[in-house]
Amino acid sequence: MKEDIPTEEIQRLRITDIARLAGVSPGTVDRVLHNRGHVSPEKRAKIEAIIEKLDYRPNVFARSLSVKKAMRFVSLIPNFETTGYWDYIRKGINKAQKEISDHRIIIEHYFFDQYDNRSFHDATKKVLAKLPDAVIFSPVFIEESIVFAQKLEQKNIPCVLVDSNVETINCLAYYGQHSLKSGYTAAHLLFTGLPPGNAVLLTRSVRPDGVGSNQAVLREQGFMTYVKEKKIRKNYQIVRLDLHSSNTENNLKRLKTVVGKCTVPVSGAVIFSSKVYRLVDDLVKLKLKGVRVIGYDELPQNVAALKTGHVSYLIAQRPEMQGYLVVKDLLKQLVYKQPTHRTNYVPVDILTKEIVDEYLQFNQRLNE
Amino acid sequence: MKEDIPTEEIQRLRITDIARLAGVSPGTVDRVLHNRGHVSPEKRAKIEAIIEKLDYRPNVFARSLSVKKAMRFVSLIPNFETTGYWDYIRKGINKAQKEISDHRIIIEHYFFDQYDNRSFHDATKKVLAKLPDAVIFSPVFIEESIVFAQKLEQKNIPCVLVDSNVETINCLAYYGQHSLKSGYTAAHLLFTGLPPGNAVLLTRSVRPDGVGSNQAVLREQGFMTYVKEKKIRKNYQIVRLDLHSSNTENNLKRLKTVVGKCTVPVSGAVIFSSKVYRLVDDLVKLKLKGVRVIGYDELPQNVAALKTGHVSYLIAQRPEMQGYLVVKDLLKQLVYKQPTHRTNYVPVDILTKEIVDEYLQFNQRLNE
DNA sequence: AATTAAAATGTGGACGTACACAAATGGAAA
DNA sequence: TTTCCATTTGTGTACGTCCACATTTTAATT
Repeated sequence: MKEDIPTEEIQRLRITDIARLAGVSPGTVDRVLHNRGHVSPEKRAKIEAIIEKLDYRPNVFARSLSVKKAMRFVSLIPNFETTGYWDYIRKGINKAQKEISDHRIIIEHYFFDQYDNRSFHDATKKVLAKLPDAVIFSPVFIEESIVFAQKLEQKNIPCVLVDSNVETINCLAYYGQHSLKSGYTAAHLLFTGLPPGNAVLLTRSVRPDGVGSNQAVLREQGFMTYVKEKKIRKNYQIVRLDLHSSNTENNLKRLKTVVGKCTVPVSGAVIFSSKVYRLVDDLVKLKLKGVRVIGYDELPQNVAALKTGHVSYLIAQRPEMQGYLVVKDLLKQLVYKQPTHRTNYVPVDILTKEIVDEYLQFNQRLNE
Repeated sequence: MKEDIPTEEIQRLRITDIARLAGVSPGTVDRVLHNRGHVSPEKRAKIEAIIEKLDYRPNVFARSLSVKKAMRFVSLIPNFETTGYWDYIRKGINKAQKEISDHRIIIEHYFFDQYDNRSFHDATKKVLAKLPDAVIFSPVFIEESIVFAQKLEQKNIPCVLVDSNVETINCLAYYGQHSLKSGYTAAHLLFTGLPPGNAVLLTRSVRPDGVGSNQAVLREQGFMTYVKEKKIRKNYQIVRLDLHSSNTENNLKRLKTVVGKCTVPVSGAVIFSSKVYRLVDDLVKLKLKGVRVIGYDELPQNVAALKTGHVSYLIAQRPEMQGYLVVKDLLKQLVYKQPTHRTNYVPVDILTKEIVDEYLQFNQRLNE
């Protein structure tokens, strides 16, 4: 049996202790700790040796308390009128903001319309004019985001990405889901044990210009990878359908047409956005029953549909956590000068009707 | 479109500000904040009004820095030689311990053998003799844990529970999974799309006395709830098998006998502990293929079996997070005097081969 | 009115770090 | 040796809160 671990040391090593041991003043130790220069090589070596040997770690509370420099961050994410999803990310950012407000860090929020790249472009102008110390944003529009990132780089303003990733953008960090894997997982859940010989509906929300969001496109790629790997087309008929953000009746009509064309019954459906609840509404209107439906994100409407059984699985991605972590990452890098990772994948959470309540409550309480 | 949110106030309200506004000294404000008494009703009301109105929230860094009282916590969990599971909980506790070591809080670890209630009893004696400020423990043995909790209560030592819950224990908090729901979920995953007319293996790890652990028993209950609700027995043959912690060859023999008795092929198996990898080993030895296997916890061996496809789903429960949160909860209640919740369920995480890597990495990085 | 105890209120130092500024040191030039 | 400058080193205060202790006010008793 493993032995009991005895009491650890109670008094932690302080800067003054190091100074005493090295025979110098606390100021000199401080200069070494912060690489401020103006220290003779011998003393520097001596102090560094002590720090190393005794594993000095600064008291985070004292440090935070005495750090003077105020920082201004700016966040730029879609507005949260159309869907509740972005509201979660905002909440996460706000939670982090509260937690670190004792650091004298302030975060200004800017928003854009996720279906209108002009609004994104306009917002970036405002952000650039503010000259913040760092920018948090979501590269929903790939090309425009690359241009924005370049402008930030010119002004020496670091940035972090949230929700979706653009590899070519030179940022401090990215937090979000591995879109390909989450699409692959959707396929796995959809086809496992699904009776063969039926049709499956593959739905996409597209913008007015006919293009899906960065994320949606990648998810579909992941889904199709599974389809190819498992040779799904041999056993199932895959039917594509584009839905538009506006014009709800038209969507219903198109769905009806597509379903009508199917030669076999539709037994599965997937949508690569958080609009599952709408898809489910339409399926109900068409009186299609027994369809295994899979969609994204724990919006209240989606959770309701999950509980009634109209949605079989929801794939969630901890948006609040993403917002929270992205801010904490900035803090680590810019204030504490600690290294972090460029790409940080949030887990692919699989939700069913029986576990969704605890999932939501847990995330809720993490934010208290 | 939602309007941009302007810069928030940069300078936060301090105790001295409140004192100035109320026309008193900082000491008086402090007495109100901590309910230390010795304040006239009028001034108290005035100060409280200001605190309320201006939404004063103390600077956590300054607070932590100046709090003097050292605290000694003790953790009492199974030793981690037999299975890696408890090691994760210990890691979580250690992570929290590091994070709060600036609070002058120390945690002493004690261990017991999860298959031997005498070792638990012996350990509790040691813990009681230490007179700690709080105890973290896992009520693996229900009766013995209730007795222990009563003794703690007599000595006015608060406790928190981790991993498994005993409703009747009067503790500050519990962090762990909703065992019934996780068992129910196992059934859901096992039977969804499983070809009817086959047999399903229901495996239990039992202790020398023939009893399963607190958790395992509850999980099985949850599983059986699903079986009853969905009238599973009409379509599947359910076969029970008890495995013993020691005596591996014997287990294989028993498995062989049980499988031999089945009149239909075995197409599913579940085990209510983290010993899936052993079950899989035995299934492989018996050359049973195409069995959908479900088990618990992200132990390296289990993850390996998940990736090779021998295990279909792992149900995980964030043990590190549990250990971490349980310590943080103690901090909140005992140091900051903040209210928390008694029962805190950790989500039921469903892992598949394609998403397990990101899941592990994410949890890993949370601990950095 | 004077004395005393009790209650209310104020004061100042400590926590450990950061950083501005003051002081000391050493070497080169006068 | 003195003067000057550059470099190194030391000192002291601020950050916001907590809490022990000192001081003042109030009320009760003689």
